[in-house]
Amino acid sequence: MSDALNTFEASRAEKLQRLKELQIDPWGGRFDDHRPIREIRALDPEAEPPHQVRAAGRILQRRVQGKVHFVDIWDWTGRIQVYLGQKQIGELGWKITQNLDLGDLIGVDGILKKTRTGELTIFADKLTFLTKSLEPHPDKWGGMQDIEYRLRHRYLDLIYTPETLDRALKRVKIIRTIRNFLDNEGYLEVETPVLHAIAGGAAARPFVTHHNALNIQLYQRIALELHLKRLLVGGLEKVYEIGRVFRNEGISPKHNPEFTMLELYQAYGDYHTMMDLTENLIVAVVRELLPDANAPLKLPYGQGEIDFTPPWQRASYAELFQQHIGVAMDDRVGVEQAARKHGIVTTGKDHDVLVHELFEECVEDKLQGPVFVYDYPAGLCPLTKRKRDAEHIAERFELYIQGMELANAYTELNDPITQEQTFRTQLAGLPEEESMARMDEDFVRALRYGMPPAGGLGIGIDRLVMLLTNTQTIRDVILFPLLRPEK
RNA sequence: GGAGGCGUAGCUCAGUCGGUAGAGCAACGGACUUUUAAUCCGUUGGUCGUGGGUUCGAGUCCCACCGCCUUCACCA
Repeated sequence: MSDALNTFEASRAEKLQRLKELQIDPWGGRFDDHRPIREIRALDPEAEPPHQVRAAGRILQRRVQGKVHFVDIWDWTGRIQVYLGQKQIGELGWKITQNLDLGDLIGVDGILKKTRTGELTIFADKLTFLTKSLEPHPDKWGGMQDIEYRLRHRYLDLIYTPETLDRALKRVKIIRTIRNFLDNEGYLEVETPVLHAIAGGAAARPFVTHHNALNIQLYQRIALELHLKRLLVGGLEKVYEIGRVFRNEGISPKHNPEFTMLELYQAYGDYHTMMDLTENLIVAVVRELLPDANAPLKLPYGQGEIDFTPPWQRASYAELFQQHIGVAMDDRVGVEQAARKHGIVTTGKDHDVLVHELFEECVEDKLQGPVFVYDYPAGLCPLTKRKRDAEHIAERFELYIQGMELANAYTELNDPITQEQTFRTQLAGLPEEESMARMDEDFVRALRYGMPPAGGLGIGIDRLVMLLTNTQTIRDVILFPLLRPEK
C-alpha cells in the first residue's frame, strides 16, 4: 500500500466515521419506491405543481458552490443532476452532504425542475445515505483506458464505460430473443450435464476434474451434442440448450476457455431445415436490435457493416475450394501440390485433413458473408450423415460472417453402426486430443434403440453477440472473461 | 510457444541526449446558493512492474523475470 492510497483511504474512512457520529448507517438499507432515472427524465419539468420524485444512484460528479452542491447521480438507466442546498436539505442532510465522496450511493427525494441554465434537476429536500465507497473511483473525464484494469474491475467498467453496460444489456436481449423464437417454434429448452465421463461431441481438449465420492475422473463438457441427441431418442422431437461449454485451449480475441453455445436438434429435419432456421433465427435477433421495424437489416461492424438481408448466399465447400484454391478438392495430386505451395506439411496426413487445412488457410478469411458453406469432406465429420449418393461428403454446413465460424449444423448421423466405426477411426495427421475419435459406448447404445433422422445446429452465442454489437474481442461480450489471477 | 509493443501518483497521461519525478482530474484546506469536465487561492500524494547490470549518475541504456496488448502458431 502506498502512502497515496492510504491518504485516499484515510480521507474516506474519516468521512465514514463522521457519518457514524451523525447516527447514519454508512452502509444504508432498504430504500423503497425509487424510480429509474430514465423514467424521471421522461417527466415534464414544467409541470405545476412540479413532480415529486425519489431516485437512488451513485455520485459520479460534483460541483460544489458554497452552500449548494450539484451532484450527478447515475443508475443503470441514466444520469441526472441533483441540487443539494444548505437551506433546502435540512440540518442533518447538509451534514451528510459535507461527507459525500465521488462513488458513494445516495437516495434523494425532491421536485423535478430545470435550473436556469436548462439542466433537468432534482431539487432535493431529503438526502438518504445508502453506501460509502472506500476506494477512489476512476477519473470522471478520462474514465477507464487500461484494458487489464477494466477487466479486473468489471463492476467499475459497467459504470464508467457506457459501451460495456450497453453490450451487456444487448447480450441479454439477444439471448431472450433466441429463446422466444425457439419457444414459438415449438422447441423445448432442456438442461443436460456439465460433468461428463467422456468429453465428446467436438474435438477439443477438456478441463479435467475429479469426483471424490465415486473416485472417478470427470470432464467439463466441450459440447452439448451427445446428450441432446439422447433426448431425440427419448421422443423429445425439438430440443435446445443454451449452455456453457469449456475448452482447455488458447485464449484469443475469438476464444475464451468457457463460452456459451446454443445447440438445437429437430427430429425428421435435415441440414437444409437447419439452414432456413438459422437464417430466420438470426434475422429475428437482428430485427430486435434495430431502431424500428422498417430499418434495413444492416448492422455496423468494424470499418464496414454486415448486411443480414435474406436470402443469404449458399455455396458448396467444393465450389469455394475450387474458386479460391484453383484445384478440385477431390484431386489428390492437385490438393497435395497446393498444400505444399502454402507451406503445409503434407506427409502422413489424410486427404480430408489436407483439404481442410487449405480451406482454412485460403478461404475462411474471405468469407465476409453471411454465407452458408455446405457439404464438407466426410472425414472431418464423424457425427454427420453422409450424402446418399456421395459417401465422401457429409451433410454439414457452417455459417461464416466476417470470416468467423458462427454456426455449425448437420444432418445428424443416426446409424449406430457407422457411428461406431467413425468413433473408432483415427484420422491420420490429427493429434489425439484434436480427434473426435472418442468412443462413447453409451451414446452408441442410445442410437441402437433408434434415433429419428434429424437436423442439428450449434451457434456460438458469444461470437454472435460480438458481430451484433460491433465488438472486436470476445472478452468484451463476456462480463468476466478468464484472466490470470493476480498474485 | 515465436515475434513485436506497453507497464510512471487513486484515474488519464507527459517525461527530449542518461543529469533533482511532471500535468490534469481526484484528495486535503480556504472563498462561493443555479453549477455543467464549475471557477479561484493554497497543499498533499511516487518501490517509475520486479530483480540484476553498465555508469560519477538510470524512469531513460543492457540482461532476466512478471503482467497486459497485438500478431503468428494453436483453436477440425
